[in-house]
Amino acid sequence: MTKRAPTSADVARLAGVSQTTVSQVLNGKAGVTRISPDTRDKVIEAARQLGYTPNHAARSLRERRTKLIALILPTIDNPYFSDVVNAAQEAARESGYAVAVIPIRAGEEFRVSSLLQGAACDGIIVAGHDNCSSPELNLLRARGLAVAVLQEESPDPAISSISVDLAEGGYLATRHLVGLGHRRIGHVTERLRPAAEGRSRMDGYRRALEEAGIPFDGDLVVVTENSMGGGAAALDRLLLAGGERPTAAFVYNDQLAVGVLSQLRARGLRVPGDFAVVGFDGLAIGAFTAPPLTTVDSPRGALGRLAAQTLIRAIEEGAAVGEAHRLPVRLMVRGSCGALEHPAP
Amino acid sequence: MTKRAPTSADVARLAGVSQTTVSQVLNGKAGVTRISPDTRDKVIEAARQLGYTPNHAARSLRERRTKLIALILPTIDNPYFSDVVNAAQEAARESGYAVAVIPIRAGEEFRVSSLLQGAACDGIIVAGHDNCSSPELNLLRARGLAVAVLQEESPDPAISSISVDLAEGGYLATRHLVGLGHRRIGHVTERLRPAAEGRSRMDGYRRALEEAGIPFDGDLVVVTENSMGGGAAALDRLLLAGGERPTAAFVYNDQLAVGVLSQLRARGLRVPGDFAVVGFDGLAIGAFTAPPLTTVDSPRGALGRLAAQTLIRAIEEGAAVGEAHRLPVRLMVRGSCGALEHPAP
DNA sequence: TTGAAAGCGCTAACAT
DNA sequence: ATGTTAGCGCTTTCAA
Repeated sequence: MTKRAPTSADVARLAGVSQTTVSQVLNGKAGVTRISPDTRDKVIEAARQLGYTPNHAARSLRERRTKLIALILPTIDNPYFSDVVNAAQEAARESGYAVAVIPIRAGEEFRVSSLLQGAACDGIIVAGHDNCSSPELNLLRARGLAVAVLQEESPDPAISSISVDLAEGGYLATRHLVGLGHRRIGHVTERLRPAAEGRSRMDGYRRALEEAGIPFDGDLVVVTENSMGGGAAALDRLLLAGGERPTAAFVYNDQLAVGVLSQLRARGLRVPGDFAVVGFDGLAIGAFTAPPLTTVDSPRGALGRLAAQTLIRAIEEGAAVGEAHRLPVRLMVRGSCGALEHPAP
Repeated sequence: MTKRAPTSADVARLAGVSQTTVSQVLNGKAGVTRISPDTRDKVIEAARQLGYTPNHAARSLRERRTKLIALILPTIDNPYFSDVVNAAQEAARESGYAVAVIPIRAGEEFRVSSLLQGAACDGIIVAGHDNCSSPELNLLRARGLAVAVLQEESPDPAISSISVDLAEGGYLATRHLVGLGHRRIGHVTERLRPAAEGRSRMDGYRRALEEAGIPFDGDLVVVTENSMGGGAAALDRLLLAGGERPTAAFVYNDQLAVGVLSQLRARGLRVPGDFAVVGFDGLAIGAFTAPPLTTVDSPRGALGRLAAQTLIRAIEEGAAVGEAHRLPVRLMVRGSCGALEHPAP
């Protein structure tokens, strides 16, 4: 425990060369023929023998970069992020970066994590987080951090954003329900956030309704907490909505949809017979609900990969203007809506 | 972007004091009256004005510690870890540490994450990970990293371990089923790992069986992949087992149990009428399955908190011998087993 | 009460 | 082909 980790100076001593040479050998860009094969071998052997690993703090201090990316999530209890994180990590690794996941609950300030301070990392990806629009993000940027937001609107044109086509997803989901003959279609959603015109799930929902000549009814939009329990509660409120009882709902995400499905069961309503449900995300759980959940599949891996790549480009090239990527989604039909009566083109 | 972050020298210049003084003021242990209130104010104001944050790399290099803990998880797609992570993070924060979550898939080597190298962090918590027993852990320890393992056996007496009483959980779950009159009780489990005698879920399962005078039948133990799909597949294999068809199963975790429940439905078996199921973990999803899942609740928050606290103690006090904590579990009765015929004492 | 100086381990510009 | 030297930004003796 008290044992000091070996330094490059230790390696140099053992190999009988200067410390510079050690550094040169170990970081040697291929092609630069600075080092004789002989010393090269001596150094490498000495390093191996000592189990030498370059000190991260020293290198970061010297190079003014850490090769570390922080990935901020609101919570890790939604498996949605699992594929995103894995893909981001893999893409980052290809460029020599490590990814640290930092769950920061909605409402909490980013600065709770000291990892984001004092250039402890080179860039951050903020994923599906309320605070994306927070001025804190610009503060971090001002300190030299590269920033990309994932699954949210970019608060600043200089900040890249990588997201899926939420509106298209909402449209596909709702059109599917319309195509099955539903006219009273509810929408269960998480707390609404300011989003660019026409970019949200709900915008797609409204567009599909409009296209079908169904008037939008605000009573059928239920805002709830983003959890399974929130979905269950929302279903009850939806059933109580004024006017004719809805026969279907497009739900913000699969986690909420699991709660909706469960509550429909509790209320004695049959799915899809009495009520149809479409979720959003394409989580594994959707294949195991009763009935299996029709949902909008989101390209999570591509999202994570692209986020990492975009961020790393921003770190290394210092682009002044952000990129905006929007990835396509697709409808994933399972059992929670019944069969199509009028298949869409 | 090109903007350099302000350093303590910048603050010193602005405040008209030496850089040493800035450091003294900003880190001043309360009580040490080295600094006049006047300079104090000047420095603090200057720092505020510049938005100064101490450089993490420089400080780490100088102090030979990073105040950073890595939390290694096999995957973040099991919400089990969500509470663990949050609690660990909160506990760490109380001691001024940040926690970075690093998902490293089972089978992958720890060194894939450069965060674990070169003293980039002060300690690591390895949670529910296959590779816990890997010699890599001892390598990291040899380099001065503090290590704690969570939810697994400690591979070395010097490494602390924090876990729940798996055997007790297995016992409670199985005894519950026995108490309801079941005699043919299956066990669905993830790939078996070497574990200390009498410490696994299956040990508890066997003990409950034995206590009830039910002979252990290896055909009723099905090993499967740790996923919902794995649970579904396992159920099919369980139904095909030799001898009389089992009427119940104790399942390794809730994620697998969701798959089991789903497959029972697919096979037309009613739960709990035809088949009873007990899970393990106490996840939120269990309240929303059809029917709601009886499970063994694990104290996830306490686990995470204790892991962080234990690790930080090891970091700061360099204890040579690890602690072993084992936390109690409790049975959480919901609908997947029916009512008790013979309530257990 | 304050400042000057050393040095953490590393990379890179500049000798040799 | 290799070594010397100068910092990166910080904390911490040691002097004043």
